[in-house]
Amino acid sequence: MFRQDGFHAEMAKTEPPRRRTRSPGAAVTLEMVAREAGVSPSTVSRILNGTARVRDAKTVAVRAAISRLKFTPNPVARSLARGKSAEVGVVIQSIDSPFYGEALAAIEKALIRAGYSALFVSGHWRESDERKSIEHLISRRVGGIILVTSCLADEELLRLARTTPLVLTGRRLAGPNLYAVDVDSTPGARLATDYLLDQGHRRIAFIGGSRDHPDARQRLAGYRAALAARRLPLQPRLMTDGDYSEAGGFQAMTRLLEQGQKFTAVFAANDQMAYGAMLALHRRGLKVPQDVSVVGFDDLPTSSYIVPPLTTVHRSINELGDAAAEAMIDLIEQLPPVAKVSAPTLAIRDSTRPLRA
Amino acid sequence: MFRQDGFHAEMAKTEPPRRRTRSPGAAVTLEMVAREAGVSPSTVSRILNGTARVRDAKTVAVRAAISRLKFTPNPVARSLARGKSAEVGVVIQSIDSPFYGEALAAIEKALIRAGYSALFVSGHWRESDERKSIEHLISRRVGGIILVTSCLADEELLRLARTTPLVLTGRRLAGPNLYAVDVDSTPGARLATDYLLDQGHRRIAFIGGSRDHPDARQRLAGYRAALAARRLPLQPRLMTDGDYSEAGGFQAMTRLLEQGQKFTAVFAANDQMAYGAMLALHRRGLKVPQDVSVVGFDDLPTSSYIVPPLTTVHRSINELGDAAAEAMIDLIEQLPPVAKVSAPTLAIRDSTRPLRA
DNA sequence: GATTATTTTGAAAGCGCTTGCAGAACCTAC
DNA sequence: GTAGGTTCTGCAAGCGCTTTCAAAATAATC
Repeated sequence: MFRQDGFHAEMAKTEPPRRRTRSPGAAVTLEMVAREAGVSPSTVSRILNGTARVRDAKTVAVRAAISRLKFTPNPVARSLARGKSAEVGVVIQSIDSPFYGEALAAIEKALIRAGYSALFVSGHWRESDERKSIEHLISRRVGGIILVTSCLADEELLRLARTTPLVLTGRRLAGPNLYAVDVDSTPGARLATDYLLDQGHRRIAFIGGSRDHPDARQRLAGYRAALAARRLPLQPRLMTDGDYSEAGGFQAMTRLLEQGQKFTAVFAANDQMAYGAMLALHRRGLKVPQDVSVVGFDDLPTSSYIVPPLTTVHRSINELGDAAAEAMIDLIEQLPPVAKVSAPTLAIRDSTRPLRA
Repeated sequence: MFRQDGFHAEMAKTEPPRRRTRSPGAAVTLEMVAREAGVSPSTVSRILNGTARVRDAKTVAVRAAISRLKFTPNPVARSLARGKSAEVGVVIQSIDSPFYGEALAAIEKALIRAGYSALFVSGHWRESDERKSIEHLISRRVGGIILVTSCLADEELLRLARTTPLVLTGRRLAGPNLYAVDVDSTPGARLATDYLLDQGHRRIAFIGGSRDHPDARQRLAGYRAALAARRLPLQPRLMTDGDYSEAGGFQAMTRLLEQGQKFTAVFAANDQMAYGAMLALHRRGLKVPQDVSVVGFDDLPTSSYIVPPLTTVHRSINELGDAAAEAMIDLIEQLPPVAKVSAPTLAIRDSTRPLRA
């Protein structure tokens, strides 16, 4: 009834306008390859996946057919048949931070190299958002999820790992089907504080991140450890928290200044807060480093170009991303994951100076 | 032979160690829903997709079954059956730039809202990399590709659009199955230059981007237009190019200074280059804005927190990302794409000051 | 050369969902 | 009531690949 009769066209108004676009090039299937090579589809599949030995002659014929037809296996069909996809979800908190951007780039690269793809979503530092993002990924049936500095509680993560391989960064946690890339920030923070101490500073303010963030706690721990090692007392008055943003750093420093605290140096738990702090100092007419030395953490690309260039803790984000991706792949392929990241270093630039005794 | 007989286990050594993990929770299928609701799978599918009218009673029963079983359709199976996936690829040049990060976040949000996912890859400003990334996406059978400031030539893009819906940003191009979100940078650049002129500056240096980038050309065009409107001659000596990075801006400014050029203001084609330029000025002992006013373009989040806070052209990247995503969805769903982005504004901060006559 | 152990292969049954087709159920109108 | 129209709904055939299972081909053994 709905044959091609042109004069019945008006009846077709309920039909959706979408027509099946059968692009001629992209539609090479495994079956076509099989026919072309004179073997069965199963054989082609086996050659493709190395799932079984196949006579050399056939292998050659199939390979030839594949390249002749320019065949690429359809990953969707493959995922369906295998029951698992070659996609891994990556949840990042705020993609607009250059720090995470770099990590994401590294993760993406490593994943693609191994034949996976990165399905990306963001969590905005909010538990609810993160949970929603994770659900989205799960409903998309990803093969695993990488959480770059998750906000979620340990138990929740462990529970999650029961259904999907999980890789975490920025926290320590052990469990089945789960791997935490160990990037303890304590040593880096220690390094920064020690440097300031070495330069003769004694009253060193600290601008930290949110206390309920494992990573932020580590940065604080490094600061404390450095002071403790020299038997210097911790001065709560000199410590305040920001939220890892420029605005947070600005406010934190403003607070410190308004309270009339005296200090000759400040260690900010990340570069963005250091920027904000520097602006606050500037607004009060204080010069960096003449009046106050500033040290940050992360070494964002911009940090060597601000005025004055920022002394800061450098870690290879690339390595971190790489490690996370590798661990994920290992988890998916049921191998014992290993990951190593090299030690942090201190990039010494112009925002610090020795305190003359 | 390979039944469950335990004592034959040693024969199974050729079997891969991977076992089919049948997580009990995630495996609800449409068929189970159908059975639970006492209807056929087709009916469930139709209800899910609204592809046909279904008796109310059944609809209710099915909906109940769905929520009782907590069913989520398997997107992989769906993609396979429909022949197209709900994933759109996003190619971004350098994710580690905060500018693109923001755009990516916006794109992601809009895509997810519409039920799609963002498959992300990066191009690193290199044609070859970009081409490879695109191929990766195509082999993954994405439903469409968004190219955020592509490096590729028009013809290549048009060719590409024949097989996959394409959305571009940062350039103008028209063609079937392709949509370019129009974000002409000329007006923004004009705005910035006009402002400097209004402040009395006459010798305004220009640090541009790569000439073979449409977007960079627009920024240059805006600068020229502003000068031309006041019948001021273009001074090639005051113009030099960077590569949109802090380092590039630094070098460009250094070059200008070494050539002994005189200017009271500089307009950098993006914020990152402005940062670099400011550092170069600082290194020469020149103060911003006392000696030289600086204007940037992009309004990165950091720009309001550097010292001094940067006067710069602001555009809603959010809107841009949104527009790109919306256009993509329209393209995929075969609707005429429309996209509107609001006009740029100038964020006036402390890096500029009026030139006293 | 017959028999048995091995290795290769193909047929076929899915993976979970969509969709064309045609029969079933339900309405109108005569 | 019954013919003629509509509106639901189920059947069954895919989508392109993987993976049993068992038959076919080859190699090994006596």
